[in-house]
Amino acid sequence: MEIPKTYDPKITEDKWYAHWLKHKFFKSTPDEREPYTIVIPPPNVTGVLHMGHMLNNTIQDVLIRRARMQGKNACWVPGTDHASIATEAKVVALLAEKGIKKTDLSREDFLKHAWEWKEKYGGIILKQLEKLGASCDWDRTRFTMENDLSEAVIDVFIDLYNKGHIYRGVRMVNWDPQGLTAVSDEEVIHKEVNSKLYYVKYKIEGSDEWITIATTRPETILGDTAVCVHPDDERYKHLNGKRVIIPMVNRSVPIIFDTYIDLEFGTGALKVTPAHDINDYNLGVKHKLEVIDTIAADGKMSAAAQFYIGEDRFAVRKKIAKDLEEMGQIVKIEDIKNKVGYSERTNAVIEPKLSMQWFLKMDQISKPALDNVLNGEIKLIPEKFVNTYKHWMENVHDWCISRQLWWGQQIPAWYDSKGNTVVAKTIDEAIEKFKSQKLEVKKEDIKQDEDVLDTWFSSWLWPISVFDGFKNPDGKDIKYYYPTNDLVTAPEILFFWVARMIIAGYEYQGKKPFTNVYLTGIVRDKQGRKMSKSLGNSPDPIELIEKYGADGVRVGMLLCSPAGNDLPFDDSMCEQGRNFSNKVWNAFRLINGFEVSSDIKQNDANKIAIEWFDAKFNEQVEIINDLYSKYRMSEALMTTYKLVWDDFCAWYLEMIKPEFVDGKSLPIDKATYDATLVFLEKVLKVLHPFMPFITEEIWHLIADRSEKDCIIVAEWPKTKNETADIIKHFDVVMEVITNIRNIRKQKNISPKEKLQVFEKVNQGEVIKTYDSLIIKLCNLSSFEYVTAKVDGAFSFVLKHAEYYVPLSQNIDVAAEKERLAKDLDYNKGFLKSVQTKLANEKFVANAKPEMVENEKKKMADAESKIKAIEEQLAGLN
RNA sequence: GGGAGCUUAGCUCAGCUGGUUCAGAGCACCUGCCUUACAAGCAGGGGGUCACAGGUUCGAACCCUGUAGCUCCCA
Repeated sequence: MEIPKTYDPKITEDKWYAHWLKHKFFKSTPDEREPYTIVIPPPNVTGVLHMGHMLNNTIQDVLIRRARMQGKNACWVPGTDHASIATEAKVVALLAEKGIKKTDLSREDFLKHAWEWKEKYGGIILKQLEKLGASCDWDRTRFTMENDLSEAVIDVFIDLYNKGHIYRGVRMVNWDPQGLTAVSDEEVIHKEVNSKLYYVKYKIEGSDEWITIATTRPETILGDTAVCVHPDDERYKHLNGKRVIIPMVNRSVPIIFDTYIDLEFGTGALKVTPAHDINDYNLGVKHKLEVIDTIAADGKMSAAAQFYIGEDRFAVRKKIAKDLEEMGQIVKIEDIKNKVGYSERTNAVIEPKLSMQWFLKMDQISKPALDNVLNGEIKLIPEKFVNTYKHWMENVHDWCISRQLWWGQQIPAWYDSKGNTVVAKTIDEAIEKFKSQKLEVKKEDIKQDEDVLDTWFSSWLWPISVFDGFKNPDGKDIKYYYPTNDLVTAPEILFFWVARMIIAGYEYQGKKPFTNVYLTGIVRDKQGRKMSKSLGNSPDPIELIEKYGADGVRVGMLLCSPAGNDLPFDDSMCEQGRNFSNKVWNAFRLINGFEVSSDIKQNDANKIAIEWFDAKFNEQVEIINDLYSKYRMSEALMTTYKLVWDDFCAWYLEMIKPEFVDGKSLPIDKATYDATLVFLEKVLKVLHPFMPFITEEIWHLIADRSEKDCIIVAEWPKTKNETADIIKHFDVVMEVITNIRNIRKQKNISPKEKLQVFEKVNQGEVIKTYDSLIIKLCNLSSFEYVTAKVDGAFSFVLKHAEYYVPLSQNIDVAAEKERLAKDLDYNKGFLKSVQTKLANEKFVANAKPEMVENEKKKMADAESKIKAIEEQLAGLN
């Protein structure tokens, strides 16, 4: 069979993915093995795969695949999130295209459209994950709004309400005037923008005096109910007890005094609009100010504003500035930068707004979640996030959990015609509750709360609800898989989601939901910008996979993404991954092309090579295992990469590769061939979590295997905890080889020309074991030992010996002298530094004894090397 | 404004409890090779005042203090 020179992922990826599915290798059911569980951070149903998902899910897949090979019962649960705001916005937009307004539809009809949308588009992202090679147990796919999960959400709401953790009240919330809903603090993104600071003068009532305030939001002037100054501010002390007239609306409001005021900002006088700013609101509560809500839910001026009614707040900002200017009440306008809150979902400017909402009290319920991260029961990786987490948890605010949307779990609160409230699962239960409170109600008078719950109020239950922990608390699944092992997610949702899952975990299972939280970085573009749809700077992952292969993309991404570090993405990273795939492919091609002969006896070089790689492999896999245990994924990959490329391909295969004679490759002995195949299998196994497809392909090409004998379920190589001497010896051998190659290169000698090399051992015993390898890898005609130096030869000196390479060309004595002199200088400098150290009484007295011993050894080595160089120099004269 | 963290080669990052002339890896770059596994390759090579300034120590990339720049979180 002709095997192509380059690896083609297209012919392997779909084939093996289908094969894995067919044999149910991703499937997990509880058994007696140790479980290893990951629940996917459920992507939004609205989502299409972006680079963040790629990184995230590649890491999860690597962890899951390795655990599977280690013989654990690996279970990766996939699913999607209903994403209230985002999905509702999509559906509204889609309906708008058809000329349908949401307000024209009943709730039921709207939800019908939404479900249709979900069925049609909701699964795209999971399909895309298959291309990446994600080995999720697809039979376990869940959706945060399917019946069982929704029921859990409702039950939890009722339970928390009954425990007194949930309350309803009027609070200032972050209002999204586009999504027409409240959003939580965490869903507000603060951005620095260029704004104008308007200095507006207000007339002091009953006087000719004016007071100038500074504001970035003049449109809220119409809702002002006070002007506030600092009690220590000399400029305004005389205004105590005075009132000012709000322009246009001509309302008389008090001047109040509060230390909250920043004396430096603007004029030191602040207009107070309790309805439209959280700080003003707090001032208002403190000073018992009137609240005038001048901006309606849609961001337009309300009737209470009296002017500009029905016009958008930003249009009004310009208009009122102009009108005030004409009235002569604008003192000046300055350009400033300030921070403005934007809705994470719709990107609309958030309007602080007073409204009736449901809240979850966080202070008590979050306690175990804080403690168990601080005490290490749950680990955040990298650790630096513990500080951030602590800070947030210690200053946590009550969570606004109601959203003015239809897509989501409707709040199970019921109101009678008089405004009495009960919380119950069904209307019938609600009637019972009203009755038990001695309230006579008729079914038709009872109305359910219109709002739905925040999406995170459902996804915080995810690690429990995907295993039916609410529906079936004693079920096999929840008992077996919970707590899960690792959670892989982005640091931006540490509070949105991770912290809240931990809270829910302790509240409803009395146990942590997971042990390790691996926080990935954010994928950015080359200019450091976050990848986003609006910027159009995110490459299409599917196109990348087409171009570089899934394995190449996986490797490319992981190579440069340590935990918690942002990843500046560039296509060339995938190129490195693709090149690596090809390297692996060609290692296979070489081995596959060997002609094997049982008649040939294994030579010493091969024997030694095998012994060495066996030790090297063992050593490196130990390191790789250790890196995995510390979740240092990119380092585990880099170590694997070097094990394959450098140790296996560049060294081992070159050592055992049969010689090429008379236009024909010689055969390889059977023993060496067999050992090499075993090594290849082992190497493929270690590679498999990172490169699932190519490893599976080669696994099947190198042997006749049964359908079920797949690398995906092969056993992770076992290691011994020992370092063989052979590795140390080899380091010296490699140095010798590099030096000889160097001379060849410098003297411009063809690699085909055979050279002679002589070794003069100065120190330690003569080890001839590796000679045959040196001869082979350097293409030598002979490698011999001498006791005296060889005249007229090129040479180099290592720690223990001198090496001579006689060449037909004449030695450039001057150049050679210069080179040696340089070498001598270096070694003398080294010796001096060691001697100085040893001469330092304080060093000898204070340093650890082995440190001193080591220095002495260094001194001896340096001295012998210097002697050797000096002899050579003398020989050149 | 409050808090956390970062700054090591052109880029992305290692560098564990200070200790080898400790300054390292991969990529990129330069030079020479189309050597029948791989040019998506091979063999070599050049790159760094470890942000800056002090201090502690026999010894500092590592510990301490200050300065500058960047990032994130909270308000």
